[in-house]
Amino acid sequence: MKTLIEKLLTKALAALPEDLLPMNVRDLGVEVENTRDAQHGDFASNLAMRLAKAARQNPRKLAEALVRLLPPSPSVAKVEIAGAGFINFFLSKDAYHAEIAKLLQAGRQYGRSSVGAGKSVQVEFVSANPTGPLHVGHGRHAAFGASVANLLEAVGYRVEREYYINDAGRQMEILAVSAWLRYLERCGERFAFPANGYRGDYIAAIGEQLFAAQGVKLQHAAADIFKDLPPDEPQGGDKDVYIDALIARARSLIGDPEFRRVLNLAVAGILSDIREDLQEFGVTFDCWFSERSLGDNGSIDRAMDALKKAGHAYVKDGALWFKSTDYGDEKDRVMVRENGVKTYFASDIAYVFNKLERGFDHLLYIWGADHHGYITRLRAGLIALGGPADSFEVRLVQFVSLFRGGEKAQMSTRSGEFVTLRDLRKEVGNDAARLFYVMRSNDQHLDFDMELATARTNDNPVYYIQYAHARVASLMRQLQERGLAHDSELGLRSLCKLVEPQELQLIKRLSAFPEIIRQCAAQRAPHTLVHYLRDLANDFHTNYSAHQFIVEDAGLRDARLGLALAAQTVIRNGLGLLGVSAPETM
RNA sequence: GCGCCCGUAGCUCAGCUGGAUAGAGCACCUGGCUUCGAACCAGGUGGCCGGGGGUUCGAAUCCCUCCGGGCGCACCA
Repeated sequence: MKTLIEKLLTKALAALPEDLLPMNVRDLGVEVENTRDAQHGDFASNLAMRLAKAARQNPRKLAEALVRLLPPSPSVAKVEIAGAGFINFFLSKDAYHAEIAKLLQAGRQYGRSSVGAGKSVQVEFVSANPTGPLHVGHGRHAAFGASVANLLEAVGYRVEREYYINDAGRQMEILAVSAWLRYLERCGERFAFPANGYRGDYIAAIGEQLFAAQGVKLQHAAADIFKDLPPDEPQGGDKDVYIDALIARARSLIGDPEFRRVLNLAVAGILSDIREDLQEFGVTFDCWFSERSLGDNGSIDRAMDALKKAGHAYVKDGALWFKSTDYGDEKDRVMVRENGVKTYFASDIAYVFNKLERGFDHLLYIWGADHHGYITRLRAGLIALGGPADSFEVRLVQFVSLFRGGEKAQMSTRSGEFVTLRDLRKEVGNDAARLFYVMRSNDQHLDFDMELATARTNDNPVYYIQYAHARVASLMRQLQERGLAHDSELGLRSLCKLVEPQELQLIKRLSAFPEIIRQCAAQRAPHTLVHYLRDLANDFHTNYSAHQFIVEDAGLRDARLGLALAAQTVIRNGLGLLGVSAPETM
């Protein structure tokens, strides 16, 4: 509908005589916006005001000329000039009704479009380290990433959802040794658990699993294990030095192959837990990408070779550096340390290289806000490897603070004192969790109040929106109980009977849905969709309270039920993009 | 010190690629169920949009600056 108005205005602009507007200032794009106030019509344009300066004309005079030159359209009932020179468009009722007919015909497809033109976008999100279960912070990443991916898909992009598994590096070894120590406890050994070890209950479960599979095969006496180790942190030592020594000891006692087996068992267990958790949350991935595979198949070396060849890498102090300062970074970054060990950044460069090789048109990274310092250097890597700068995009998700009854819950994977995503889902339900997570802008810190999320009040938009959907289902049940059936053909023919202001308001809102979806996708802003759905539910409830649906006049009845079904369709489609269910009863 | 995010009604937040009188929910106050689900609706109270400058026909929105809060600035991952 908006595009129609834009077309009309573009034609009028082209027809404007030269004495009113010089030819050389006409490439100004035509802008049309939704009005906030119904007094200003349905759509408004500020074109005349924007032209006024270049044309050295009074904006109202320009507006009058434009309005005179507007081609007539059956969809436009009235055009007015208001204020400083706004051109306000009032749509005809026919135009409203035609949109509802279109909506009902499109059904589940309504709102989808093809502006993405089949371009491919890879969305990488969550990518939590497989060192423990997902917590509530990861939940926000999951909900946000999944919703953005759905939105992009809805507007015609080919979307690939990816989870990057950080299964390489020292963290994994700490995980393995933690699991082994829990296993030893299960075997009956007694000792002090390392300060830097993972101490969550899930580690003990892995130890238990190890015991069930291996018996006492991997058992060693505590005295042997801890003999001559440097002091741990509580004894005044360095916890990192201590745990590294402990890892080395474990390797030498049980052998490297066994150690790797323990590591793999731990990672596999945690990863399958994460996968199941996300699946239950309605978040799925097309690809689970292993960081370790980058090292195993030589990708890291190839990426670094590519950088060297392009002249963006150099050796200094025995280390290999990436010259990221060439692309705006504040300092160059080490890829291979003096001791020959590759840094985490080397993996990230290789991973970007790999993504480029896979040929995506656009790369969307969703990161925690604490990673913002990483953006510049990684973009530098992408450009240095020949990727187009504008294909690289990072969206940061701010932190989640969990509140329970006004008290802030602490979250730390290492200490094991955290509320998991699974706990949260169990307590508030998937629907409330998904909606709460994306209700606020990703740039905004989120205070997630679990009591609020479970409250069945208007605080919680989940119920408000779902209730509107269920009410329509209830209407249809009621219709059946009265021995009536909905004649959709008659309803379509009778749409002209929808003339009440609440009905027209609802239709207007429904008509905006496709544009809202495009906007949400373009801005990666699922929270805008939540607000839209809340407003839509409000319009529906208002109309519901104001007018009877099941009335004597069959034409009016079927038209009104058609409108109700249209609202139900848009709510279902919208909630679907957010991963929230649309129940028939509540 | 440098960088990113945030500061809008008592509370939680929309609005930010400049547009008309700044919006929603909660809270508070008034009304509305013998009638399709009151998990609802109608109405009301409540704002120097953190402060100050600038850009212009027009600024919550853009620029500068200051103040306040969060986060980050490794040959860690």
